Amino acid sequence: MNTAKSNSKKRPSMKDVAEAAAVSQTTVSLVINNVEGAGIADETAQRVWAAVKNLGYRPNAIARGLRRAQTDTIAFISDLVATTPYAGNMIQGAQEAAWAAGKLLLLVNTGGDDGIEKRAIDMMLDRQVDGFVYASMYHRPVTPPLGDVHVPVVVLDAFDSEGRFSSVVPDDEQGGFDATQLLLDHGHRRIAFINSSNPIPAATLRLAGYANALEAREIEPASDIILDVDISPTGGYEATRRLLTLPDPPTAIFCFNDRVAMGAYRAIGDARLRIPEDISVVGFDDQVLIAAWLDPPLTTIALPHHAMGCWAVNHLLSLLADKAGEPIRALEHCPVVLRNSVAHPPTSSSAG
Amino acid sequence: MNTAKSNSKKRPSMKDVAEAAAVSQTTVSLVINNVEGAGIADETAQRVWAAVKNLGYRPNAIARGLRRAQTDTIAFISDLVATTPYAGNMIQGAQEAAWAAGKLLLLVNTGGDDGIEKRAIDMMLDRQVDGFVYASMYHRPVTPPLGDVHVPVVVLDAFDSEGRFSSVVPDDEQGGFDATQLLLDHGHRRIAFINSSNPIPAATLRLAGYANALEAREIEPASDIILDVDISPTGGYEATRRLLTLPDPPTAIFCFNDRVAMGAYRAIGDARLRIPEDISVVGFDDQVLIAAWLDPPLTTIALPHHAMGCWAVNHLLSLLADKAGEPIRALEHCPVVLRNSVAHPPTSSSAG
DNA sequence: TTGAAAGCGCTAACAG
DNA sequence: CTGTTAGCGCTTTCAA
Repeated sequence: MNTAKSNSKKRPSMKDVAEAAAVSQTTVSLVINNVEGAGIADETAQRVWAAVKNLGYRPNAIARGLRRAQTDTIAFISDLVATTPYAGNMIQGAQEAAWAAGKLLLLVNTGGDDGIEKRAIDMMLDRQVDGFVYASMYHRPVTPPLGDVHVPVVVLDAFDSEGRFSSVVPDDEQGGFDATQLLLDHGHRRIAFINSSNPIPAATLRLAGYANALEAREIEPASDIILDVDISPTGGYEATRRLLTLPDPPTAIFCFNDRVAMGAYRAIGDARLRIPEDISVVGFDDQVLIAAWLDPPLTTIALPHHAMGCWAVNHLLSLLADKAGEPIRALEHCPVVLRNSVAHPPTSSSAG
Repeated sequence: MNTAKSNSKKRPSMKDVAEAAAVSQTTVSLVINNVEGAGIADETAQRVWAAVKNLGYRPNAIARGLRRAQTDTIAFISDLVATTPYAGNMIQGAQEAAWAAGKLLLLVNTGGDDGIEKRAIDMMLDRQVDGFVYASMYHRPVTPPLGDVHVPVVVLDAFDSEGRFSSVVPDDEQGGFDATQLLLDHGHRRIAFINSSNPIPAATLRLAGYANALEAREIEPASDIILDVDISPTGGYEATRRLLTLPDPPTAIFCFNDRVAMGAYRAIGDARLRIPEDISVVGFDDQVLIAAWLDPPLTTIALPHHAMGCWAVNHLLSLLADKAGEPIRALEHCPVVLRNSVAHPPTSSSAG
């Protein structure tokens, strides 16, 4: 009668286990938490575990959290991040890292509203979260209102403008460098860069990477083929048209991102030029939905959202373990995603 | 010296407030929770609130949760959902509805792994969540292992194959109907449907909607222009090529989704036909990144992810309020998103 | 109108 | 090796 089936009553407590195993509640706690120096007799431990299994006992995390003032919960607070196609990957990365450490993510999207943000932080603090991941929608400076919080904070896909917290962002400069170098390695010399007209870090850094790669090959960046545009297919389209009408048009175009590249593709198509035979194109962001299905598939630089999400949580975990020293600013590598939009320039004598 | 500045000590407890206000802890609780019949003198309440403000007191949600066995936390558990571009919208919708009710979302992505899923459920139960939202990546039957859970469950973008839980899915049939009707209204009579070869609910339902719309106009669905393909641009491309070589090719194509439509666009371009002048196209899903930037922008049917997320949480909330009766299956409307890929068929005498 | 006291389920000294 | 005893911060009878 007293089978496991009929116990839809309530969760057994530690006390119930203690009774069932004929030991004290303390002993149960000791056994369950595998406490080091507390030499429990093997036989006793066995009995306890048997009772645990038998009753289907699981510790009440809330009670434990109250007692230990620690909840194995990480606050993940973001502005609009969850609405972008990337958001998922960051959350996913963070969630996986948390999971691996036996923690769960408490999520709030603030929609960029400061009021909501403040309230959200309070609510998470009320819930005794172990720490905060403060995520941004894109690489930029932020000032999380987390100054007087007593738990660790790490900033994700952004950096703390006041340098109080550790952070991780994509290595945009390396990405810009690698994109350009890829083109260089294919024999291109006249490589255009369609950049964002918005002076966000990604724009500045990708440009720096582009210029560095060129200069490493002793090519002077040419201002007539470095264009600033609205980040959109339209921007890319117009810039590319301009580029193509130049007396000495580029043989390759590095686009600020895949959406810009989308516009570039269209302009190139309009001009009855082929990619990559007549002109090569490299994007940035690896928006799979775009990049992989453009014709030809677009070679691009991926944003390491998943990796950054992991890094953020793992760093938080390490801060939890031992409150380390100075905040650090991590750069996550942006991998090249090779597809089919890059080839040798038409005039270059290709060996293959 | 004893300013608010230097109190990086610890959070004040209710006891501290009680002392500061010279009342009992009970009174503080009564005041703070605004307990109905507990006639506290106005003056006393005032004193308490003053102390609260003064100390910056906030109740400890964990302690309260322990006591009330209720945590104002909702478990959001999903398979791969957070990695799709849609995921964000569902989570966002759910999170907003939760926020509006003063609840927070505890998030786990199981990656579709049953083991992780089971453990995740346990962990959330350990944390005394008030209920579960079980989210799927796409409209399909699921069997959440939540049978013996004592809190309410609602299934999101899927339905419980055993009919135990309420659920919400997109109204795919209505979407298929509206897409087809839109084409019909523009004067098309021969409308192809490139469907998914995978017999998922979305495929069956969209087809039903398509057929119903046709039949409502007394048009017999023609099997030569209802094609089943792999859901990909390639699938769409090949199907469209086939369609275009038909002796009596369709004047419009309704595509299972935007990615298929992407392939259709390419095939139509290859055939040197123009959209929408020569042939109209309608997609499904409204993957903004694709649909809005195709040339011409694609008219499509949107999936109501945000709305479904909201619905799921709101329904859960209502379940929490009063354990209602039978599980219900909600259908969320799929709105038509008008862009520029639909026009009158070339042969029809267009008035405009 | 207010307060004392019990206890939610757990951990952690401290005894034995 | 194991048990007793205090709470963690809160809600909630029950009394005053």
